This record gives sequence, structure tokens and C-alpha cells, in this order.
Amino acid sequence: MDYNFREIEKKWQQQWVAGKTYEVKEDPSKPKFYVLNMFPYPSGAGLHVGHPLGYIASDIYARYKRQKGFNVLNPMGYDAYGLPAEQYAIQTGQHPEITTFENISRYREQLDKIGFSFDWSREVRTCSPDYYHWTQWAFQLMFDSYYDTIKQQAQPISLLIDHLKASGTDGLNAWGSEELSFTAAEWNAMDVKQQSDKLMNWRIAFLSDMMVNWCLELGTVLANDEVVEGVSVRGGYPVVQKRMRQWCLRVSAYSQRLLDGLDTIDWTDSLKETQRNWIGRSEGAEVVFKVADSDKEFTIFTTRADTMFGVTFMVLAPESELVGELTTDVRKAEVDAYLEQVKKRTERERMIDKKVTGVFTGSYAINPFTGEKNPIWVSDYVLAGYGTGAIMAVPAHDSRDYTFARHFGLPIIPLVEGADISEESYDAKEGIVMNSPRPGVTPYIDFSLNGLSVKEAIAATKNYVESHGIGRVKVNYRLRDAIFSRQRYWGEPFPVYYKHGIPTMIPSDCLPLELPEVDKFLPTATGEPPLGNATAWAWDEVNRRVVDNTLIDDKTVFPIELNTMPGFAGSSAYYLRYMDPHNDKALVSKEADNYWRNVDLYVGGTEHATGHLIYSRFWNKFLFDYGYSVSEEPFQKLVNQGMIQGRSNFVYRDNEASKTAGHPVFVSFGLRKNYKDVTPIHVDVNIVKNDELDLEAFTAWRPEYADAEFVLENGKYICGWAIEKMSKSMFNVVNPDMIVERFGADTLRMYEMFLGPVEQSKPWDTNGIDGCHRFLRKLWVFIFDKEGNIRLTDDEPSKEELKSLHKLIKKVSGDIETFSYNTSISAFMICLNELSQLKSGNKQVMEAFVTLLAPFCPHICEELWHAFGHTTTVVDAPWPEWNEDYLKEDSVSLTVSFNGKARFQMEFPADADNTTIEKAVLENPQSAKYMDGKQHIKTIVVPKKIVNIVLKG
RNA sequence: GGCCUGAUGGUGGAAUUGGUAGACACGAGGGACUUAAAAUCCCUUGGCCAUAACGGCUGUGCGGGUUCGAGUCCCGCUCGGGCUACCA
Repeated sequence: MDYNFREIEKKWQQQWVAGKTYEVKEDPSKPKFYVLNMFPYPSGAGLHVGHPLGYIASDIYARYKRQKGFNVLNPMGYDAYGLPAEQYAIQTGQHPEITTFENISRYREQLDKIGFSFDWSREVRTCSPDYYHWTQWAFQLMFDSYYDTIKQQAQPISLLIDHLKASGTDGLNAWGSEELSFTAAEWNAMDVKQQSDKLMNWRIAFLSDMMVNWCLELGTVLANDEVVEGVSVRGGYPVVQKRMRQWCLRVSAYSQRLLDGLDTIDWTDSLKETQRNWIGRSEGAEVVFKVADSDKEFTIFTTRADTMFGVTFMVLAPESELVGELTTDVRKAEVDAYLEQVKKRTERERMIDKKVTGVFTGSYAINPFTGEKNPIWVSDYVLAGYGTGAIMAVPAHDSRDYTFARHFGLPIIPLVEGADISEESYDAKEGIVMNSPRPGVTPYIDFSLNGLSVKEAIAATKNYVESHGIGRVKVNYRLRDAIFSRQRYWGEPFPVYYKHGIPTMIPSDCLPLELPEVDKFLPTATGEPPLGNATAWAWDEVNRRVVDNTLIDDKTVFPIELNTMPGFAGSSAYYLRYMDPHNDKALVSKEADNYWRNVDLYVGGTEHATGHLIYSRFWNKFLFDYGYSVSEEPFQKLVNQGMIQGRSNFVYRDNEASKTAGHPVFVSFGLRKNYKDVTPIHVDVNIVKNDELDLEAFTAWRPEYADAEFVLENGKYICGWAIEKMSKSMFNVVNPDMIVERFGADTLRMYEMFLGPVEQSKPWDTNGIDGCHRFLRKLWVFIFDKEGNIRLTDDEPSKEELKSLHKLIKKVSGDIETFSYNTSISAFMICLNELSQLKSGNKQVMEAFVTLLAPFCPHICEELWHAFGHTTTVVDAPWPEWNEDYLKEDSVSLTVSFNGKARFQMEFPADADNTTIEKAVLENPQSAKYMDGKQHIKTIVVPKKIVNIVLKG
């Protein structure tokens, strides 16, 4: 009886569904373990062989944990909102929901064939109203919250309102967009609209006019992580800065907690480092500069407070409001022209040609340390969004200031002894400070930094600034608030309507607010987002429901928000929803949340480092502040699976010969150097085996190759190859369905893991898969004879068998914990070989073997497990423990050294003590060669196979 | 420019964390079985030299160093991959 994987896999997949094998419930009698994969966006292309890599790795871990006695939650779902479906809808008029659902069923079909232990009863889809109900709910909660900077947590906005009523902004501890100052009386005198506008300064979900990344081609704004190098991540279209009124989330308020939390979680250092850089904490000082001949003043932020004496000019960001205030009438025309010019340049253009530009405002700022008047310039190298949008320029010690100063001929004052600034600035925070103040200059203030180290000078200056009321110590974060509006159709609608221009929340008991139908998915003629095309998109306050737009009367019926939420909205709390996916009263019940707590193992790509993985942590911390999530960090351990690259094959067309012959002529890889005009052409990897081209399949592949001619080497056409991204255009896409069909899911699972470490990127090469498939066939014939009877004995296992088995248990148990699945699989192969050498198959040993293999190859193991007479599923077979007694080595190998030089090796029984070893070494004939009678032996026993014996004179 | 990674046979990758480098698998070559193919099994397989036979030299991107001993640790480079970028 052969190993019929098709039949076996189909049978058990059906049985697992019928027996609800993978459905889990909260069970307080068992420890929980929550395994999660980053849920996929179901794209139209379906899965290629690289996609399931992470799912297989986590599935193995989930199954292993289950066999170890844990109650394992291993859910799967879909991140269903996204641009491709919408773009497709724009082109074809096909509703994105239809495309999305089609893609989902295709994904599901492909996933099902691989034999995952997902609990599909918990599936979530971000585009389903039952699901986005809770996305909208969280948004409303954020709208009704502010961040208390003393308590370091979110609080109900009502507390803040009470404070404003009683004492205005005095003593207010709230993280705001800007520092506002008004009295209780002023607050109480404001009308509802004014109060609403003011509150936006503190709400965690807030409306703000801000500079946003606007992408014209996509017709929407984008978050910072969706823009790389000035172009959109999706599509690569140019992005420009534009001021727009947008919903935002006050992620910045959580900067410090997001930073601190990294120390409590088990992620790779590189990923933590990426997040730390993204959050970008920098400690510095804010210093107030007075404007000369004016009562105006402004604040700058610097991390180099020690360089106060080297300031020679000031620079404002073009977008800064200060520009208007500080520009003198004489300079106005020139400044305006400059601002106009800056506006025209896209972010991308600014990056490509880094030409130095700027303009003088006509005003001067008084340096509070030197009393000198420094000209105030405007330049686009200063960013409006960071710090205060204004800087003090110290050209000697900042490379950007240096370039600017050189370009405009501004003075440069060196402040560090021995620093050479003739060619470039000296940016290092090292050295001894000088010129602070400069010798011979009448002191403006009684303060000197000369002779201090730069680090001491920074501290001393901060101290001075704070104690003299010139400024204050300040921590700045690079992390910015997330722009939460998208001018798209296919996303969660905001549960907000506008009552006389005041954003008002739709009552929470009326949620979810469902996405309306539209006849066109493009922006409206007036440039409104696609939801502007909806005919029924107004809120009736009295009847508490969505009604037709024509009924808008601004008395009881009002327009609803036209933007939708971005992709990260739905993916930010989905791990909580999996805990209790069908709950229509809450995002997650207290019971479920308390049991499952957070994700123990999260598997996904590093590309989400500064997007999803920041937003989720923020979202979870926010919910944690209200007790809706019981863990401050959502993902305890994170494993980043590497990409699977494609291995492309090439044929080489001899252009000259092709021209002469009138049909294509291809030369084999090894001969291509002999021809001068040869073009490599991608060829479908599925018609190439071990780099040898299947000529028949090739001529049938493309009509233009039907009459192709080949120049062969050794009777074969050999293809060249290269490692590239797996993509259709390179003809190197390998479909998992095809692999499952030819080799079975167990072989696919095994081979994907055998390719190399999970975290590492590696190329896919279908040719190597035979080794894994052979292993499973060998296992099969080791257990069954030709008639299909088990040919194992029931005897007590031999010492050798036990040693082999326990070596395997130890190796696999350790490897799974560290995700070293590739070496585990080698260990299985070695063990099976050893057992085959021993001839007699032993049932007891093979049962344990199958138990260990089950997480990797569940189908064949389930079949074997039942063949051994078990009636329960192998999924619950207890994980075996190893016994060190079986593993003891008989002998140890020692390297013997005389006078510090290694001389020879000796074998000893494993339990030999030092005395025995010394004696044996002395008596060894080889030792005599190195001894002159005066020397003695010192033994150093190390807990290794190899022991040093050093002989000293 | 900054941060993070990595570099080991023809290929994917091992190496108990300082202890016999190249496990395991693919590919390749040779052989057995077979009418033939497939499948299966056996041998060889880093390089160079040697061979009837034992064996020898060399070798983990490059150059130094520490050590009885370095793929592994330290210093200095070269090249590749990823992320990020006027963040004051």
C-alpha cells in the first residue's frame, strides 16, 4: 500500500471540520496560549507559495503548544478594506464588496488545503458591520477622551470640560496640539461651536487643519507610514503637502508609553530599534528668543543647548505662522515669492535636488546669552511639524546650518576646541567648549561654558535656561498624530454628523453606522469624497436613523461625514475581537478578555514596524486605560517571518541568429558567452526542472516560440537563474495548490520549514522538495508493508532505538521553542535513517516519533496515529519528554596540550575523573615525546567533550 | 547620511554559542535492479596534491589581533539586503 497523500489529507481535513477539532472555548482548567498571524488582505492574485510561510510556522507552534497541554487560540480572518478592491471598482463598476468576497473565498480554499489548525468559527472581516461596529465604537470613545499628562492615561473629556468650567486652562494637565490659555470666564462665555473647536485641541480623536500628505493620483491623504521617499507606498505616486481639515488620532500623547512598553515585550532588537527611531524621543530645551525692536518673541527647540554662544542666525519653517508676523514690510514681497516657490515643490523634488534655498525676513532675534542680534531667515530645511517650527542656527556644529551659512555668507563661530570647521561642521557631541562667551567680548550675562565638556555644557545650559526663565527643559518626540481620514469609499464610515458645523457623534446604541451604497466610487464633481455620491447619507436626530439627503434641514436632519477611516483602523484591535467575535454587546466580553488576555505569539512581516505595530499598540493602550483590554501590550512575542523570494529562470536569445533564421534561436546557458548579442528572457519556472528547459513545453508556452531553434550543450538546454521578487512578470510564481496536488500538504508544510530559518528571507526552489516527500514515503514504508499491515514490533525498544528517539525528542522540543524548524526536520530525517539501520521497527518508538512529527505533518500523522489503534486525534497526543539517561555518551574526546601547545587527542570513558585522565595521559606513549621529566600535569576539566590538559615546567 | 542585518561547497543551509567546519537536503558523477522509463537502493561529492594503500596541504568575504584552539570574540575594511531620512 502506497502513501496516498491525496486521500489521507482530504479524509482528515473533512474529519477535523466535522469533529470541530480546532474550535476552542475559554477553559479555566487549562493554561491559555494565543497564537496569531497578521491577517491577510485578500488580493485578487491569490496566495503564492511565500504567503503561507508564517502561517505554517505559527501553526506548528500552535499544535505543539496544544500537545503540551495548552488551550490554544489560533484564529484567522481578513483585513478586507483596501485600495486594490476600490481601484478595481472604479475601473469596472464592480462593487468592492463583491470582489473582496470572491477573493476571500479563493484564499479560504487555498488555506484549507494546507491543513491549518485555525478556529474558523472565530473568523473576522474588517468590512463586516458586526466587526466595524467596534471600530466605530472605539473612535467615539477616543473622541470623548483626552490624555492626562499626570496620570499618563486617557480620561473622559467630561473631566476636562469640568476643569475648564471651573478654572479655565489654569493647571490643566492635558496633552494638546498646542498650548492654549484662557480663563474659566472666557470658556463659559464661548458658544457651543467655539467650545467644540477648543476641545479639538485635546480630544484623542480630533479634527484638525493640518499639513497632510496629499496624493493627487490616489485622491486621498496618507499617513506618514504610507509615504516613503516622497511617494505613496501604494502605486508610487507623488505626494504633496497640503493643509486640510482631517480627523486625527493623538498617538503622540502615548509616545513615552509606546517607548517604555518596548522594554517589556519579546520582539527582536532590530524591530524595537525601528520603533524607537520612529518615536524619536529627543531630550533638549526650549529657549525663548525676543524679537529686536518689537514686543514679540518666539520659542525654538534645541538638543544642543551648549551651542547658545555660536548662534549666528535663526530659521523659520515656511509653513510657520511666525513668518507672517516677523516679515518686515520691505521684505514682504520677496518672502511671499519664496513661500510660493516652496509650495510648488513637492516633497520628492526637495529630496532629489537638495539645493539650498531661503529668504531673510528682515527681523532680528536677540540671543538671550550673547545679546547679539541674529537675522531671522525662512527656509524649507526647517520642518513645521517638528519642535516649534523654528530653530536657532549654529553653523559650526550642525551640517544643515553650515551649508546654509556657507551658501548665504553668514558667520560661523566654532565652539569646540580643536574642531576643524573649514570644510564641514563638527556635529559630534564631544570635546571641550570654547568661545562661550568669546574672549574679549563684554559679557551679556554672567555665565560661561568654556572649559566644560560638551555634555556638561548641555546640562549646565539647560539648568541656566530653566532657572532664569529663558526657557525650559523639554522632551520632543518625532512620532506624530495619525491622520485618520481617507477620501475613499471602501472603508469604515465615521459615525459622525455635522450639526451646524459641529461634529456630533451618532448615538452609540445606533451603531454600526453602515457604509451606504453609491453608484460611483470616484470623488464627486465638486471634489467631495466618494461618499458624497450617496443619496441616503443624512442623520435624522429625532428618528435616530440614516435618511435621504434631501431631508437635510439643519434642524433635526444633518449631513454625515463623507470621509472613511484608513486601513489601520480595522487592523488595530482585531486580536481582541477574535477572543469573542460574535459578541454584539461589546468588543470583547470581560470573561473572554480576562482569559485570553493578549497575544502570546504574533507572526508577521517587518513591513508593519512603523504602521500597524505602532497603531495597534496605541489603540490597545487606549482601551487598556479604560479597562477594555487587560494587557497594556497586545503582542508579547513577535516573530518576523522572512520573505520567500522567487527563483527566476532565463533562456538566452541569440539576436543575430534569430534575425538570419527568421525564427527565435536560443543558446544554452553555458554557451551564451560565445555569442555577442544575447538577450536573457524570463521563462516560466514551471516548465524548467533543475535548470533544464522542457523544450516541448517551451515551444507550446508562447506561439512566437513554436518554431524556436535551440543550441544545446550535452544534449540539454540549460537555463540561467536569478533570485528575484516572486511576481507574475518574472514568471517565477509558484502556486501552493500545485505543490499540494503533486506532493501533498504535509510535504509542502515540511519543505517550507526546511528551506531555512523562519525569520530569514530565502528563495523558493521547487526542485528541493523531493527530499521532504521522500522522507514521508520512507516513513510510510517503514511502518506499513506492501499489504498495508503494520510491520512494527510490540517488543520493548532497544537501547539504540531509545537513544535515537530521545535525541530526537530533545532536539525537536528545543528547536520548536526557538523556531528552528529547519534543523528539527533534519533531526527527523536522521532519526528515521538511524531507526532504519537498526532494521526492527518498534511500535512504541514510532508512536512517539509520530507524536513529534504531528505539528509539522498533521495529516499523515493523524493517519498513522489511528493506524496504531488510537481513537482520539493526534492533535491532542501528549508531547513526549526525553530522558537524559538514554543520551549519555560512552566516551569523551580530549585534546591534550603540553606547554600551551595542543599535541594530540585521546578518547576516555564518559565518567572518567581527573586522576584517571592524568594517569592515562602520562602513560600514553605519545606523551613521552613531550615530557622531559621536570614537567607536571595540570588538568582543567570543562563541561565539554574536549578537556584541556596543560603540562607546565 | 543614520540604524539594523547578513557574507560558510554547484544550491538551500548545519555547527551543541570558543572545541573534529560543511550536519540534513537538493543537484551532479558512478554503480545495482529494470526490456525501458519511473521508483528504489548503494558509493563518491569544498579545493589542491597523492594513491595499490595510509595520507598531506589548504579552506567559513578581506586585513590584523586575543587564545593551546576562532566560522564563532576584539579592531580595521569590502560587498550585499532591509528600514529610515533635512527631526535641530
